[in-house]
Amino acid sequence: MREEEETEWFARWEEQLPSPEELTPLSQTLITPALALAFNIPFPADGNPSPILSPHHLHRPLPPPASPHLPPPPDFETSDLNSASAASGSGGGGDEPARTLKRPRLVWTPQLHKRFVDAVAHLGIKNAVPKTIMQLMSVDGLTRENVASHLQKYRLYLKRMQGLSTSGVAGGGGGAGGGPISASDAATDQLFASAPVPHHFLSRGPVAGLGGPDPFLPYMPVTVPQHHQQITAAMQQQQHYHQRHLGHFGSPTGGGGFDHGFLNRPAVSQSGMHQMLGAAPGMGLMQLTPSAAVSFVDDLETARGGSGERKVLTLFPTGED
DNA sequence: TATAAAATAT
DNA sequence: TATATTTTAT
Repeated sequence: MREEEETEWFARWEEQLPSPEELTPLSQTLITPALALAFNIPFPADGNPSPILSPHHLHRPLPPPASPHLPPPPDFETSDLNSASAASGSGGGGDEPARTLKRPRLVWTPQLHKRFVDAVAHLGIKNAVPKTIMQLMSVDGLTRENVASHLQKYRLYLKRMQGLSTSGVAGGGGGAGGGPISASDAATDQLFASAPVPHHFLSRGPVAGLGGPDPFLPYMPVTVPQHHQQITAAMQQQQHYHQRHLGHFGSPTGGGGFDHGFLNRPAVSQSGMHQMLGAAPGMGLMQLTPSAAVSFVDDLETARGGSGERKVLTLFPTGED
């Protein structure tokens, strides 16, 4: 049966992942000989494939913010250029790249955004501030700035939506309207479209005169769930590099999965194609940590609960602490 | 080269 | 913290 296959696949997901050794050398080969020389980085003499390199691949895979209580899963090798060069050999000298540690650009995948929206939805506009959202998302590696930036964009998006819905709003109350829909909106639209936007968001933020909490706020435990595994930003990055264009993941539970229209690009034809081909031929299709997948699936599936509703939304466990 | 998204600064 | 600006990736 299909379920068996999926179970099988799910059990062997790990075997399909590249071993740490596979990953570490990869970061090494990302440095071109010329570049290595330029930075006094000793280059491995025993052959260096380095077939395909792109400027943007030079990023560090994972910044080690290491939350105090959020130990990163061992299955994820935190290899960075620094350690890579060090492992390469004794170089003599120095630790030059340590100072140039810049966080790689965070890519907001639909999944990550989903979590973001859920957090905002449950916090309510009132408490939906970067800090709180970040904590609720409990995504390792995710910074407050990341959330703030995304939140900004998200608000803009909501505003846009409002404007479209209530175009004829007289009086200065709204003010959301106005801006014509730019081409950028379309792009952001599809990104944000991956996550359901709580209707009360569009309706009206904090209802004036109604200081009470949102009806959607049965609980507001502003605590950082520690049990549920954390999705690391690094994971997102990995996916980003290896299969960003594939966009979605299979549906482990067969419940339909949580893939959204991320692939539904209007014209992905050739542009997207050649990039896909150039990605990673041997790479399987799923690098997502199983637990993470389970979490997301669990959230969505549980929320829908075709056979019976049990929790409205279980992104977060019963808050404690 | 232009556009879009994220990071950073204010 | 929110917004504006700048930088970076696509």
